[in-house]
Amino acid sequence: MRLSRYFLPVLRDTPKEAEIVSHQLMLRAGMIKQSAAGIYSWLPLGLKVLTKIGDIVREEQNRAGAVEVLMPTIQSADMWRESGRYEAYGKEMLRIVDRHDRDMLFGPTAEEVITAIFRDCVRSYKDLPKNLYNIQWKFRDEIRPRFGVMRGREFLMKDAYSFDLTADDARKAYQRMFVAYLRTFARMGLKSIPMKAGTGPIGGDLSHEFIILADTGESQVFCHKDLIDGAVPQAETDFDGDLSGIFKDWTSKYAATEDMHDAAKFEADVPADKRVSARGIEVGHIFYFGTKYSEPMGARVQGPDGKMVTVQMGSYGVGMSRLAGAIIEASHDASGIVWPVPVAPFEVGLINLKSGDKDTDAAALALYDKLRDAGIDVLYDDTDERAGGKFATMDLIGVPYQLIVGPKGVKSGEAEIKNRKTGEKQTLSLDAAITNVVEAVKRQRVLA
RNA sequence: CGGAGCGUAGCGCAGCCUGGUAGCGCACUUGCUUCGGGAGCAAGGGGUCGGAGGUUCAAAUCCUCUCGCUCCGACCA
Repeated sequence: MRLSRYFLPVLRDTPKEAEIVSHQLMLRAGMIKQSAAGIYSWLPLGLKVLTKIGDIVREEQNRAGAVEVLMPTIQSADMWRESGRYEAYGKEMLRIVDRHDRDMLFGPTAEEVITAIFRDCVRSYKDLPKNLYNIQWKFRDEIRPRFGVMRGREFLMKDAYSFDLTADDARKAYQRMFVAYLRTFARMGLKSIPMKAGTGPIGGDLSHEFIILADTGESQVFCHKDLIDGAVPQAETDFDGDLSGIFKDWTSKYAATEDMHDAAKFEADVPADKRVSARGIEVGHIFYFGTKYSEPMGARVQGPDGKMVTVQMGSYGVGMSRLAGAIIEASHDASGIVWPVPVAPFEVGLINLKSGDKDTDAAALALYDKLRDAGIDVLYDDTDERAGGKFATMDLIGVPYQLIVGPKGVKSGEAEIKNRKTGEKQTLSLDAAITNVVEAVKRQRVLA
């Protein structure tokens, strides 16, 4: 993409309403624009990040055997009356009346919709297990939205729902999502820690929150230090096999959010030097809740013995729009965002130090074409902005590698590569610079 | 919803107390000079001062109401 054709409204000053660094940087980098309290438009740069987060979520959901669907944002109140949650949910649910006076609502989650789909479409135990996921905008009319996209009212969530014949199978389904989540967050450069959690209004008796440690987190969390650098399951992990070993490794050490915290047990189980008490950002939440929805809504299949069995369910959420903010909280410096390559909106920023100079333009354009041919997502700053401003913009929006060409470099046949994260600079021949930066990007695209 | 603030140009702010018809920095436009880490000079464009009502000869400024936004608490991906 050529910057001259792109839409990147960056700000030099920090808008005063932004309190935390991710919100400030998202506004300054032109990723989002507030539309109302807790409601944002995603500008091109922000949308690219959201899309890359979505790509990773999809890959890992698919790997774990889940299948994507797309459910509506607007739901009928009738389904919620069936499950018994219409009255129970409270004011977070945005209730809407249509022109025929029918009660509708903007979905805060989709257990009811998916359970109705399953009930109407699946008859036999032979169709199980199933896991269907949905990436769709949700709306929860929070009392107090804050922190930009970290607690918006409208937010993009991946929600998956598992259906199994037995409680034992359902626990396996839970473990598949558990492992998928460990991989998903790790691929975004995050160290997530699964923590025992309360189930809230979703209900159920087995639940984990996936937490990213950050000072600006909204939850107080307690865990064993070793969990911070726990081993992330490899891509080759057999999701059809036994995952209970991985699950046990990650859940046998103490980790709990505030509402599930047991101070006595924490002190008994964790040596003093391994006790971590910190703030955390919840980026995922998984639940096993059995027949909480399938029972009232009549989601049953015929078992091997011919008898009707109410299916066992679980649900699995990832706060995708929140993740964009969470990644920034975890990865930024004084100059701006430092994107991990897999979620970077652009992988390489090509800086032309003297746009308008014939030779430099030609050299930069040649590099631009080569990078694109190599499959690199590149932002070419071809504007007549001064060099300092170009560097500042690239630093702010967090492009992982900057490839810099100017008249001097063109004369000597060289270009400079700057690593955004380490600040390291390297001057190489034009060809070597391309090769080098392409390899560096490709190496970091996927989790080893 | 309880408590605390803030709404003046795209962003950051001053002006309000003590009414006299709107200003600064950045950004933007044009020209010239500059140009390897946020340039300089000059000339410009852009604002129903959140909205409504009131007081007054006169309101960004005083009064009333209202809307929006932010922060602290309870709620949550």
